[in-house]
Amino acid sequence: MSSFDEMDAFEGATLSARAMAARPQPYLDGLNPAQRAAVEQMDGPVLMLAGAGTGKTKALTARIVHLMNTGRARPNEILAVTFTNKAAREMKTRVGHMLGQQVEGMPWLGTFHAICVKLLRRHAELVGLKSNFTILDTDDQLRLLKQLIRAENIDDKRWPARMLAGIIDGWKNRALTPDKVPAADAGLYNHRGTEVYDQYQRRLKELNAVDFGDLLLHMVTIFQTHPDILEQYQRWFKYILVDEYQDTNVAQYLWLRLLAQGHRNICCVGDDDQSIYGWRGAEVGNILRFETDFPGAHVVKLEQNYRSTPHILAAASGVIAGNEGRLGKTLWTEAEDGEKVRLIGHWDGEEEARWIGDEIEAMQRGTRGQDAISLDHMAILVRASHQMRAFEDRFLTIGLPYRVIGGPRFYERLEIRDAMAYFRVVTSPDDDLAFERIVNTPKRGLGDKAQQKIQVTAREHGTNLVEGARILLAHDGLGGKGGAQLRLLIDGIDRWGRMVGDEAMSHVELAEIILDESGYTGMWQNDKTPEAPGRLENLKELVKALEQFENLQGFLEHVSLIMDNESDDGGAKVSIMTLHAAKGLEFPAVFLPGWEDGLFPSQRSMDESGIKGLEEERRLAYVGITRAEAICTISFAANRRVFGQWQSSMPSRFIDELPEENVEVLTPPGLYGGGFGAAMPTSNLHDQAAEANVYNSPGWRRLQARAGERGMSQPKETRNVTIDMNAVSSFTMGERVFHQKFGYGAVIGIEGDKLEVEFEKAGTKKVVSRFLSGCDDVPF
DNA sequence: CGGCAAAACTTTTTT
DNA sequence: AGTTTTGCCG
Repeated sequence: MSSFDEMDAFEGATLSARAMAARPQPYLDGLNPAQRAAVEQMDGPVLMLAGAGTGKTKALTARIVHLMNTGRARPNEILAVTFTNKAAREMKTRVGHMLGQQVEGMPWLGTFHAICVKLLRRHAELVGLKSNFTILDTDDQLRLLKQLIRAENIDDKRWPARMLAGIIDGWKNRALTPDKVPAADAGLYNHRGTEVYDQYQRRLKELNAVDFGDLLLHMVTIFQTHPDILEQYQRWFKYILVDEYQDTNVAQYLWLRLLAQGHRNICCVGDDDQSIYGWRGAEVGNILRFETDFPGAHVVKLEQNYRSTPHILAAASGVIAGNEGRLGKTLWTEAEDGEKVRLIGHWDGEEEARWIGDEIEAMQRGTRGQDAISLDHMAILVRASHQMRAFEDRFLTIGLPYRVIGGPRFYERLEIRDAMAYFRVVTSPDDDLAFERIVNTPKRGLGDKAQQKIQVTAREHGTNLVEGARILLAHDGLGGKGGAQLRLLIDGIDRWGRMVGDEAMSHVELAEIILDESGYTGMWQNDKTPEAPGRLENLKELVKALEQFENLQGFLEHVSLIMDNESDDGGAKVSIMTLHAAKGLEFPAVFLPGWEDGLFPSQRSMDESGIKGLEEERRLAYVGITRAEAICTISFAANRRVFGQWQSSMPSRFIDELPEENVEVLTPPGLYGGGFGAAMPTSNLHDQAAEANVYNSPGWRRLQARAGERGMSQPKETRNVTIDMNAVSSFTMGERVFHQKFGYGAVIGIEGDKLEVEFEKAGTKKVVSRFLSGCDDVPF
């Protein structure tokens, strides 16, 4: 096995162990005792339980530096795994800073996926792949599955490809190859899941391609079936570090355990309270089981929080305390009290966005009696990305600069994916998916029929589509305009393919030639739609991005793994992102909108995963609150548009779990004579004064009253008890009612306190009765 | 075969 | 509501 010599030769450390051994250790001085313990306990298994804001990354990087500094390992003998590219980048930078020099010798610091690609390229043949395999993204994956499903005559209406993709991903996350799928799962996907999974894997091999899950799965397979190879890596990686260990899935866990079995120098860092990726296969059990898995493990708890005020910490602790089976940490801080967590209710999502926009502007000016806060130091963290639109709309109209983190990604755009498909066809001819994508883009008169002919020919000759097309043309199997166009395309692919190997030609130049000669650029130039110029702009950007890579292949790999693009043009901006994307970040001021039952906690999460789902949602709430350093503002809206339909909801149950002494309830400004509650005619009549305080609002009280009976279907009898305060709940079928937003209508259905109302203007809606009033009650 | 309109999804979170 | 897939017609 020569790959180990290569590892030395190509990725050798710039600093030898000996040269570093005598270095001073200033990086230890800034550490608290717990952090220091986590750094200095170098041998054997270590579990670093690091609560939010406890200086985890600091400890982790100090540990890496310490390992090198004390001569325990050279930089290239340390395996340091993260989940996101951002985390990897940050760690690399911080190690560099601590060392006071550029570290080039940490080739094995990266995401699980990036490291696995590197390994798999070396050993691809062991799982039936060539080392230049392509990595399919979810889009390609889905298209491939659709093809298979159609070929199998499965009704993809009843058994959607998405579902199958989810099932297969689930298996891969558990490191299950088709032959290892447990019998209990055999019934999935109409009893054909395993079968199609097997076919899918075969097809991937034919395409010389892998999906995300395969990267881990194949490496686990290789390690399990080739002990010699495993052993070499076990020896090579003297120390293993894992970030966000609570997010590892079974495959990642097995991978790590296999690699760590030799020397057992594995240090896992994580926080069971921040495990929020159960839906993509993460097993909190991995971190809970650590001491069993690695007997004699040293467990270090980082509990001193350097980020948030006591009120914020207490609020977060109050919420997370509702979860069972935690490892249990007690975060503490030396910080001063600061502001309480602020809570505010709004009439609808738009008002919420409006209020938050105003609030952000006030904070930015410092007119809230606070020091002015830069927009860069404020963030809005939402549960689901569709919540972002309301904020974007509002911020655009008031001209408030914002940035969306983790939004639609550059490389997912149509034109970028098309362009890349061209590059893929040229660099890896077996990539049929890429060929299918571009064969008729731009339009070449090659419709379904022509494409089918190519497919058939390719299948008959047992080759890829490019080759199939070539054969088809040679036999004059395709005449007319389409034939000529196909000829042109194939000739182009051949020509460009030759240029890939041409040393004199830069890959940037080549990319331009491909896009140009294929007519792809021209297609957008001739396009009169308003988005065409933007697309051309993006293509330019793509070519520019190419400059930073050695060749097309290198670029394609980067793209498939690095999906985050943080292009920033300087100015201060508010950040908008999902709670998931916010993990690991911190901001002086944080807004947490949309705390409504059904949205957060997400109904789907609870339906699909029950109490486990709810607990994960709760951890998400914990993550959200703990992102805030000084000001944390939670809000909810009584009404929101979902799927273009108005829907009312109640404050999140998590709001109930906030300790009252750490919360300040705000009253929305009197835009229409009072905010939440007061805007509702019914409540105006009955409980005006109390509406000012959410803790006294019907919604709140009802929430309290119902806290115990959550999750059960609403018994009809409780209806009057729970909404008694309003005394307007007894609607009858057919009754004429009024709704602030929808106007007049008639009751056509009653279900607990939710009424179905046919509105005269707004159509049929389901509305919670307290937002309705009988027409006699309307004071105008 | 291509273009347009109707219909049928969607919205949880992502390497 | 917005986006993607389908279905029909020229």
